[in-house]
Amino acid sequence: MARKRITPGKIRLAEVAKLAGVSPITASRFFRNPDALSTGKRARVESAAKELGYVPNLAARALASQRTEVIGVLIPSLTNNVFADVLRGIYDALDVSRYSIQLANTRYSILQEERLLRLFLAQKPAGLIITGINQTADSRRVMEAVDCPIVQIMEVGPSPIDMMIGFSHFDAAKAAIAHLLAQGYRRIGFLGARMDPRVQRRLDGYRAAMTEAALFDPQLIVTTAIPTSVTLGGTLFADLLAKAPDIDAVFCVNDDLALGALFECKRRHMAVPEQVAIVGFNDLEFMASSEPTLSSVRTNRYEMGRNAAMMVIETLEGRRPAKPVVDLGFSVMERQSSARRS
Amino acid sequence: MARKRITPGKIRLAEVAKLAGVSPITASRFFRNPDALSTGKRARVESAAKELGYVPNLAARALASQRTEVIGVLIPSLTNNVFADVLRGIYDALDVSRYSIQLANTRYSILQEERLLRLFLAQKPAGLIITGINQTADSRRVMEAVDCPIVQIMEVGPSPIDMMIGFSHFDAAKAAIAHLLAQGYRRIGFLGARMDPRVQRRLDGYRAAMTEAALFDPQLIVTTAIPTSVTLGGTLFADLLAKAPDIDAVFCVNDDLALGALFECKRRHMAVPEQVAIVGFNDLEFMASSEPTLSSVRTNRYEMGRNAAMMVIETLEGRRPAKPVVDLGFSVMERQSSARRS
DNA sequence: CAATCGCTTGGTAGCGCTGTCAATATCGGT
DNA sequence: ACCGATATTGACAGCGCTACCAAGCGATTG
Repeated sequence: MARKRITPGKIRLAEVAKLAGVSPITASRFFRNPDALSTGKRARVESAAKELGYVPNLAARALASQRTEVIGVLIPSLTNNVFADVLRGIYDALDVSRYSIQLANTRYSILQEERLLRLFLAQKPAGLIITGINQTADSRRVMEAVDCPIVQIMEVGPSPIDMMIGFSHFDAAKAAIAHLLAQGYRRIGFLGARMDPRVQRRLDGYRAAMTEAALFDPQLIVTTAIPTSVTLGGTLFADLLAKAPDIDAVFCVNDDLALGALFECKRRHMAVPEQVAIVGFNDLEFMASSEPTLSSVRTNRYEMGRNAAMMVIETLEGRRPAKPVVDLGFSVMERQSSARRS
Repeated sequence: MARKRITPGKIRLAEVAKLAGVSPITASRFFRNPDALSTGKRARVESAAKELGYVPNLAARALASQRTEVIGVLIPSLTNNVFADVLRGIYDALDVSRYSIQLANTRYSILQEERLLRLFLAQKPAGLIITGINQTADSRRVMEAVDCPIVQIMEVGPSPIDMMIGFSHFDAAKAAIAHLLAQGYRRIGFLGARMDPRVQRRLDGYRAAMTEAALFDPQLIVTTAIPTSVTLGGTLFADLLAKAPDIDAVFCVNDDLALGALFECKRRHMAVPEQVAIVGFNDLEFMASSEPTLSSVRTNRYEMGRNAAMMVIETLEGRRPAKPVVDLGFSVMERQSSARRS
């Protein structure tokens, strides 16, 4: 027959309970809901746990309680600075909580995302944070069926699965173009890389703004599916100049491209903004200290991550946020690179 | 008495075994070591699992087997691009394995690191990847006592806890200075931010190279505990110029500082490299496409993460790497910003 | 003073899986 | 055809914790 597998030295809840002179279940309660204990027992369990250096076995807890204290986070990229900021917000919010994070990288593929989602949900996470609003139909179905708080981040849109926090990429891009128009620029080019759904919506915003101003021209648009980089910014800018040598400004879907465009201008001895204005997107730290300083659209990435995590926690603790959809907005940072045309 | 808590619809291993016509333990073996089954049963269990959409319960597995398939990763920062690359390598290597990742952020504090380490180890991780070689004495003790593969990453040094992969920051910095000296520069400034142990060793390398060349001068060194940024690079460079207006080159401990220094030069209309040469560290992507292109010390961050994860996996699978300490080296990328003095 | 209420506490069994060893099937060699 | 060795398979109990219900207890109420 099977023999006992008792590990001798290990501190289990039973040991703590024994030392504290209470039943295991009471000790268990101490760790999950201390307020349910009388003051005396609470103190006894606390000191017993400390004395023995007790650490709960999460696997046993998860098995017995049929739930975990893990919040799943699905993001499309680990290298993109934008997500690093979001992640930092999430980690900061969850650091002081009982919850931990399970991170997965979808690599901008909604099929990969669906696979990871199923993997996550099978382990009964306490909550879920997922990027964007473009999930597969199956992914949506799975998420709607599951009973845990879910926050979609990075953008806002109609019909949230559960909760949502972000901003309108369409409006943000449109505002950036409006700024350029207001500064007197007319032939405004568009540089786009990767072309994921959010970048696509920035392109839509650009198109809307240009069309409204009766300045739209497809020749002004240069896009590629290649992942973004500073180098690529230079290449795309060169492509744009070849297609439309008469541009007086360029809107880049992110700051890396904008920086690349700036360097390309320097290489060609084109003055910024005198000959070409440049506006980026995201307002990464370096935009404010380049020469010239670069205009950009500031987005609240850290807050987005932080609030998303907090929304999950609040829901788990029964204090569901009043507003399930939060628009964090954006602001156009007007700097030297898009100074008024003289 | 307590009542049954059987969840009706749920697919457990027992269901799969029943459908396949084998015992639960055989089905269990299929998921852990398929080769141990006969061809027929293997196929039967496989199709049964597929038909039922069975997903193993990781908590039950962890509880029963007394171990997890989680590899803990401790890094000091989420925003630093350097760690993003390392992480990408780790995730890529582990994506195709059975192991998952538990990530924690030490925020450059070894006390925080020790706390997180205890938290991790209490959950019996399959392996551990930890940044650097400067752990607290208690952390070291705890790690030496535990029986799981541990890889220290980012640098190499004496007395590894278990395994190690990285490069010598001292040598790398020394090589960067040697390059500048060879190009004819003499008054080489040093810009350092954050000053974590690895940056400190880069400073040591700088000092050694300058001392050997009989060019060392403390006035050439500007450091701060403030976290790095492009803006800070500009500020520190300005400080350096105030202290030592006669510098002809500057070595920055990372590329953000180098970029900031470059912008500050442009603002001051100082020609790079004619008036000041600039060399950075890490060789981030943008260094090759700035104007002028910026010299840097290339480090193999992605490979570092990837190999670290692979070393853990190999050890877990009984194929312990032949070399427990791997020096990935570095290379000095010589670009326009440190062209030979004419 | 009995009935009722709310707060604490405990007993029991089970969460879903795997470690251990025994039992059985299979196979090559002589 | 027999033997021992090897490859497969199974039975059982238990991993450490918590859900569920019940019971104890003092306080409150009419």
